[in-house]
Amino acid sequence: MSTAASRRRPATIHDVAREAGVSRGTVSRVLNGGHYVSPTAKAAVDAAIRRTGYVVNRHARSLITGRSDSVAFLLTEPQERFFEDPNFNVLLRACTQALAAQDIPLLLMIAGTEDERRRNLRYIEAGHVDGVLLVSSHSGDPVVARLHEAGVPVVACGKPLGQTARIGYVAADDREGARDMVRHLYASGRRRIATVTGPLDTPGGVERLAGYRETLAEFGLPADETLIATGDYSRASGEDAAHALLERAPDIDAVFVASDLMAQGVLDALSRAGRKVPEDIAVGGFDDSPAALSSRPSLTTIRQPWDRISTEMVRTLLARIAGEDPATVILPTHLVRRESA
Amino acid sequence: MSTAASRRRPATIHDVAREAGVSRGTVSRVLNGGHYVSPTAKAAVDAAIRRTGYVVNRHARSLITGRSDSVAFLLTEPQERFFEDPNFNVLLRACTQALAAQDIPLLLMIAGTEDERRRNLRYIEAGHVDGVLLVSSHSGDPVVARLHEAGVPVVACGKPLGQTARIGYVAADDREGARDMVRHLYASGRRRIATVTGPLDTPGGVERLAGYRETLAEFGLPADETLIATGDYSRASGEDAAHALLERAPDIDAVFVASDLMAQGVLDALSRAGRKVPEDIAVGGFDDSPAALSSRPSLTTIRQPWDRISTEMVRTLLARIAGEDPATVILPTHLVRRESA
DNA sequence: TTCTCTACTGTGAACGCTCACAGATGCATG
DNA sequence: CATGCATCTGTGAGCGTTCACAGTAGAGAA
Repeated sequence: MSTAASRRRPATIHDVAREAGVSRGTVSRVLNGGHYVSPTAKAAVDAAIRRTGYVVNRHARSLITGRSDSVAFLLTEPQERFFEDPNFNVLLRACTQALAAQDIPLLLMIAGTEDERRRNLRYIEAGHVDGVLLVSSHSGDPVVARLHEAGVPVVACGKPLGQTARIGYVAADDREGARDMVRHLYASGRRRIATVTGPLDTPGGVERLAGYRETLAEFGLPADETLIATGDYSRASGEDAAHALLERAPDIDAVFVASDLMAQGVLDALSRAGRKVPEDIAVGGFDDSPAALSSRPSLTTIRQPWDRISTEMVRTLLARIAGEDPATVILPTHLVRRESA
Repeated sequence: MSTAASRRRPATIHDVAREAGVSRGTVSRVLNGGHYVSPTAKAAVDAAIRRTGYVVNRHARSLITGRSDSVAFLLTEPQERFFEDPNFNVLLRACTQALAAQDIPLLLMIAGTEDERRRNLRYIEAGHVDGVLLVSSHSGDPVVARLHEAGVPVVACGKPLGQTARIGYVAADDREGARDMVRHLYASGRRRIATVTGPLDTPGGVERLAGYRETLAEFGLPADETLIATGDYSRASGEDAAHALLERAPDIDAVFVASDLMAQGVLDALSRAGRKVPEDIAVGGFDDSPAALSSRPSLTTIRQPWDRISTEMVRTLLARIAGEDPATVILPTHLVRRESA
């Protein structure tokens, strides 16, 4: 019986109306907040919905409202960079769940190739989603401009670089996080503090370097460019950067590395060069990824509040869709002390 | 001008028809394969579509066809287990892209809590998606039965355990992979080969253990239950299991570990116990995750063809949606030789 | 009583598309 | 010349919802 019922053509708003002894309009009103509906009518409709197992047909609703009641999670990052980042998982999961709580499905879109980018933009610009959660940190991304131009509500994860367009975003306070780490290194007596930066076309790369510079200046340490090496967030690039630093400035006693993955590479290089961590050289990472815990020694690092970033992104996007102006949300980071510094 | 155009109410099939000087029906036919359309009419419609920037309204289409032209990726795994698994990223990404190639959006659904499960099932059973890519390896999952009962096309990742319902799935050949590894250990002269299994309510856990047992029997090695320890795929559980094994059977010269993450824990425990890898004890992992490459020594492991698994899942699901019977696809694994064995 | 206002309810008309059907044309066949 | 068939085209209906509007009933004010 129940199987037969569930197999049968699903109940429509008509069925519910008939079952409850009211009109379609009343059922619709109950469905959309229940204003201007008498308590008796509402009760009858609720009961009828339960009896018939009615679920609203979102296509029919969308057709007339123009809304899709869905949101895209768009990743325009080169895949290798972000998809392997464990933080990405947290971000994606938390966004999905925050949206699910409002009954809004998340459409996952990946724009790796040029073809995929065209497809996804086409889909979004056609109005098939109400808004976009954008993960795209490299600068000059044409997608940001296109979305803005199309008037689609967008909230980015991290500050969209090189965009004149005013677009809302949610980010961790990278600069302050970097300052925290450098202050920590200074407080433990280090005075020749080097850094391995991320790519300088990403907000994280730029901001963390800025925080490093500012803190050095704050403590009156000389701004020595030989202490700065650039990486690309990969483990291998961290290793290379550490080699370069050791050659250029053998007397360093600390390294602030802009990501845990690169910090792992730095640890490899230092151990190969016979430098002890943290005795000879202290190492500070960024991200608090699983790698930070599994490396030997474990990494002192900066934790980004990914769960809060996610919920804020969703909250901000929903507000934007509801008509509010784009907002910027900056969230504080936390220093996590472990063995490496 | 172009901004004004893109801001204007989007073109409908009527606009295209008028622009091309044909009827709605003809435009619709062009949109759906172009059968029974003259070359001239088709050319006119194509041109009109380009000029008007027309994109089909999927809601209107779905309303009448009953299809949604979208697919759900449903994760009913306890989050910590699967969402941290780097293979999961590959799976999700490859599925998304394989679907995108057919212009089918992927809806990400996470059923962690009971509430989320109800929500997602409600959504799926209401017919809002055409099919489901299911990731749920623990046995007795009521979701599998519910979906099957509702008649929704489903393809699972890995064999759904404890399900009488005939449901299609795609999986790596876990058993044969385990056999490959044990054979490899045997071939390198090991004779006291222990194993750390995954959870035995997962297909991977069960199958890999079976492969281990079979291969031991094949070589005439005694089936010694003290050589078997159970883990839960976490690094810590690998460490615990290794301690237990060393205590129960100190003379082991090899361990086949059912996941790389656990194998990392095993390496930790062995190094702490003063056993050298691979000299004293060889260690074989499973998954070929990034951890396999970053551990010291690097892990000899079994690679699962996640990219192929993804594309096969999508292919199979699409076929299922098109009316074909559920299919089972088993894909071969590969031994990756590194330092640990 | 009569009027006005508020709370509530029902009814057609859309939304943009596909589908079934009817009609038209051209060509080969009887 | 009539018939059949395949190819092509246009038209009306309807998918399930929301929205605007018209209408009713009851309470309170004049």
